[in-house]
Amino acid sequence: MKFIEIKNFTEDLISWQRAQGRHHLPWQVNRTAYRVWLSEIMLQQTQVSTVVDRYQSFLKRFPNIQVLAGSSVDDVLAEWSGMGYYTRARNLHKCAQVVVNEYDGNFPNDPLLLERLPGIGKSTAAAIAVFSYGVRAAILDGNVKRVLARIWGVGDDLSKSAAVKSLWAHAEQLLPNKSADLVSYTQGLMDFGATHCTQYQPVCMRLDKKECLFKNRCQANLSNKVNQIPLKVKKINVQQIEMDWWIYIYRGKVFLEKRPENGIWASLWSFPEQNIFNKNDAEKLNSVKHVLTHRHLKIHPYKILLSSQPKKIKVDQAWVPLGDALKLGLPKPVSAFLKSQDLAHDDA
DNA sequence: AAGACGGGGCC
DNA sequence: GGCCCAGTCTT
Repeated sequence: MKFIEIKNFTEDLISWQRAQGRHHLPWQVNRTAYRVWLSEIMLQQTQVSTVVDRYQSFLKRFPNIQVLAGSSVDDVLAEWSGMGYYTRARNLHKCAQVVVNEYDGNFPNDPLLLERLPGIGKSTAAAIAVFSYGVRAAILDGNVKRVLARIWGVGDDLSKSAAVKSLWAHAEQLLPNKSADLVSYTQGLMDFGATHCTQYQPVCMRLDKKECLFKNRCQANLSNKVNQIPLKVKKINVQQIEMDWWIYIYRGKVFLEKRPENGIWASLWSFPEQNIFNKNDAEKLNSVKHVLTHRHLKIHPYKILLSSQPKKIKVDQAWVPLGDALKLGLPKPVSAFLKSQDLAHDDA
């Protein structure tokens, strides 16, 4: 892919960011490496509006990397509960321990070293290096791919790794030379993609007075292809999945077990998917639908009020007081289900 | 190179 | 219903 020269792209983006970019997001003030790192992990595949509150809550619970490293992974998953992509939480915990044990609690500033840490890939490593240490490195997230692809008119299929690879090379070329500009530039790419060059209704397609500063240079705009860029051909294969939940209640406690370490909702607490106590007096409750990006779940809950508590249970199984269950690391549909039911009343 | 991995928001 | 979001890791 050949990239033409877009005049003054980098310097104009920097000026734009300083005048019209975002400057008051929680992780933009007091940019310590710990705060920057946490925000970058939370923001992976997750929108800013979702992260803001969860970020503040997480920082309150784990104010620094030593506290995080010294906590149990279960406590971290509990705080992460409902945010999805739970590998992020497990890697976050692992990464904190590595940084404390091998780096004396201080993140390295070299993007290549950062990239070796659990949960930190190329783009996140660059973001941490830029925002925490002012190191020169290029990011390439969803926003940046869209901005670069449109302005340079890249109509290639971005679900192909070759196309993304060429965008990476281009992103490196565009970096400003002055280190004092790195933060504004990097933040500018994100801000411009998130607020102007958006997926739906980018400013160039709106009827209001706002104008895109690149409208006369953007190849997608000049050729009327803004709606077709970026292009992704690959379709998500959505599986329809049916799942049973066996909800055992005994004296104000609910039986939960920890899910396997691999697969969906790994290491989170949930209801058994089989009738492990072999009871035949279950009440079938209304089924629950839960939509994930690549799976549509239809869940069939069966409720059983036990008259005695089974003696033998395994590790990673537990009778949890109903009032405490919501404090565990739970998948979204499990916490939603628990909140919607009055199980304590049934058991009275 | 392709799939797995959550949940929310927008069309 | 499909697609995307401050992506990374595994196969």
